[in-house]
Amino acid sequence: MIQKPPTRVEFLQGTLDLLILRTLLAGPSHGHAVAKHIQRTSEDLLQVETGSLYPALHRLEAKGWIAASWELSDKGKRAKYYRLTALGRKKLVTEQSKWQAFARAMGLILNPVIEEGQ
Amino acid sequence: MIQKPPTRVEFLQGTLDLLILRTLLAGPSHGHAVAKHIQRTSEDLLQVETGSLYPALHRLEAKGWIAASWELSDKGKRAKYYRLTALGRKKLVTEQSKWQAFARAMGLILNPVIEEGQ
DNA sequence: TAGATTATGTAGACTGTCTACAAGCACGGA
DNA sequence: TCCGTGCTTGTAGACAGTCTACATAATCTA
Repeated sequence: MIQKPPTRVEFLQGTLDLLILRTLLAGPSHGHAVAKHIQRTSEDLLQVETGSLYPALHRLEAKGWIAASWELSDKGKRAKYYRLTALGRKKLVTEQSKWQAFARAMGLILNPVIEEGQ
Repeated sequence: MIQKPPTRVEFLQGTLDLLILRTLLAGPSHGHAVAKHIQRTSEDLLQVETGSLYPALHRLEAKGWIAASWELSDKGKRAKYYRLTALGRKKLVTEQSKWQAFARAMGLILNPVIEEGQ
């Protein structure tokens, strides 16, 4: 059976970091699981490619926003579990409010309030 | 007097094209005016740099989404007026729905619905 | 033993935004 | 006349993050 390809949306640059941080807020997780969570929670709209995922995780770790440790996954495979650091929690808040400001700005332009008398 | 710098948000890659198209839906306009419109309408949250603006306009023109002609601006200066082409109108619709899908997907992850019994 | 699944990773292309610089023209004030 | 300022368009090059494509390894199952 051929799966109908869900209309996927490309990631806007910078948003993946935020989604990873938000996912880890629910508790430590490993890369593969983070990607699956994002895909499922977004109703298959967003698919995280491994070529985006792992560089992003390494980036966040290098910045000290997340920290890693090798453990065993649910399926009994070695997996690198990431958790939010204290700094990461702070950054999550600021990144999320940045996103909201941006989304609001987009809305202002895309759906402008009709001026009276115009 | 020092102007307090408004908290600006960086553009997420790909969104500028959409904002330009949306701006031109209201009627032909030139680059400088488009940038001002975006800045004003977004309440100064978004500022379009010239190094982003003009490449974007040229890109859209090359794709045939907008078309240009030299005219005189309100202030009596030569200015390149852009207008949406028929193709551009179609693309505006699809680009806008792509944005809305993406924004919705972000919302699903950032503000998940709490499952019952959890 | 072959293949699917789980899991991590890298190289290099690509795209679009940013900073910084440049230039032309009109206007008003010194 | 000269200078600064506002309006308008433009380019070069740096930079950042995502994408495609490829690679590896371990475990489980047919």
